[in-house]
Amino acid sequence: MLDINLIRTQPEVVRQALRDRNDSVERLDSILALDTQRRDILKENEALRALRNATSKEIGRMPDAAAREAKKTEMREVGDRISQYEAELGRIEAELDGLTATLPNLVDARAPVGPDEDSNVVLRVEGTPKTFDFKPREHWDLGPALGIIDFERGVKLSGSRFYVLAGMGARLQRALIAFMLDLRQKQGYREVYLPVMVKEQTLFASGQLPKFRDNLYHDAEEDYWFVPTAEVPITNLHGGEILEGADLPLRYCAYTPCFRREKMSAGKDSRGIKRGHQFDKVEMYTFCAPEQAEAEHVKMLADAEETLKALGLTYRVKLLATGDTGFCARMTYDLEVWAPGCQEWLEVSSVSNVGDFQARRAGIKFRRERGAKAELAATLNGSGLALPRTMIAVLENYQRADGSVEVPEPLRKFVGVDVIG
RNA sequence: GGAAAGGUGGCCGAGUGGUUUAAGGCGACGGUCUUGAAAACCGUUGUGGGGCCAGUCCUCACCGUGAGUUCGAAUCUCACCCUUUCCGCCA
Repeated sequence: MLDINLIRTQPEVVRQALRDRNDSVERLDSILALDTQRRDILKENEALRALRNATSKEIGRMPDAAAREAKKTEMREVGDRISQYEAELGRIEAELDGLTATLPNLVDARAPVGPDEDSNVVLRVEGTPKTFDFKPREHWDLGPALGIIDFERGVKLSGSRFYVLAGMGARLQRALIAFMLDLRQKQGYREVYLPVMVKEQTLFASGQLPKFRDNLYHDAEEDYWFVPTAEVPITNLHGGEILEGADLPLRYCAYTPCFRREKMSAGKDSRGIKRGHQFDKVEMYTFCAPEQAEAEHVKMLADAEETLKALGLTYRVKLLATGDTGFCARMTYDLEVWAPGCQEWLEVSSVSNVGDFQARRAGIKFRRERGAKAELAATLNGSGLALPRTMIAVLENYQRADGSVEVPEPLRKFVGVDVIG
């Protein structure tokens, strides 16, 4: 959520930001008009309330019954007017809040301006795409051949975009999870185990609702929502709290399944394990003071990169353009790992500085010192990393001519073998 | 799922319709005293919105949430949520 005061005083900044994001600007004028209306009515209503409060107190002290009745009649009318104003205010505020909640965060001035992903900039490539003296196979070929990915049975159980990992496939994924969580701990992130079914307010606070309703799974009977990322519950860990400035930055990591309807990407990436309705992810998340956010962003990016470096994978770092930067984010780096089988750069991590955008929605504040005024915290999130795509990269990069797959050194102690196949 | 009890500020806790402007206590912070500390005493101690004469200022809202009754609600009514205990079921 943007600061209403910023929208009010610098509407042109917001208007330009919306244009840069390739977003429509019409609702901004509605917001400004509603905000003015709201304050006008609020002012009058408060005067009436003040009058009623004072008069009611008088009535309590009046000895004369007739005078008391006269005042009561008078106040009854005032009460009616207050009710009318409040009904009007309720309507205006609902509309205003509804519109304001759809405004995306302002994008950092360093992000390239452009309407979509084509304007993203590759900052650097780390490593060299691996060469093979045979034609590397795609994971959807390799996996089933090794008996470690079973697409048919996934479809049998749940339909398209589901799969089963079996034997060393399941074990490899578990190894990656353990490896990543251990690495995060060394990097200073506290591990948490979280609910993956949450209430509506939780998704609103982290920015997924109301805008991305179509991408979420929802249990209508109990009104639980399935999280699309651990970012959602972690954001709300400190929702409505005032943190101690001395404790910041607070860094968390979590391993969770993620659930996405992928309605927007129907038909896209339907082959392999790249894009499923259910996938696992290790997530990083940081709560900090505004002035710490930039350093934490740099750190989180480096921390995510360390995963890929340790696994010996080639990847590139992208800075997202204004039009491709996520709703909540001020600036986002994407990490894309090279998959030589399907010949594709796969997005395995998105590392975002969110500023105070989620903190305002979720009510996350901190105090610099005892007695100081509570200020909004800054938050950052980053994948560290998405499991299926990391697994694709491992399988395709470490495959051998005979169809077996070498296990990257850091995973061996978790997998228990050096070679799968 | 059933039954009972409960939900008030950072914490404990009083408050069953009007000097409550949420008592009192604890904690925290500031001050006096002290070589220093403790004790004692004095003072301060929430969040959000709005206003203008921009202040040590005025005002509105907030006692689990939402409706309602009333001139006036922490207090009365209704619904819901949550917590605790017991029962049932269960990994």
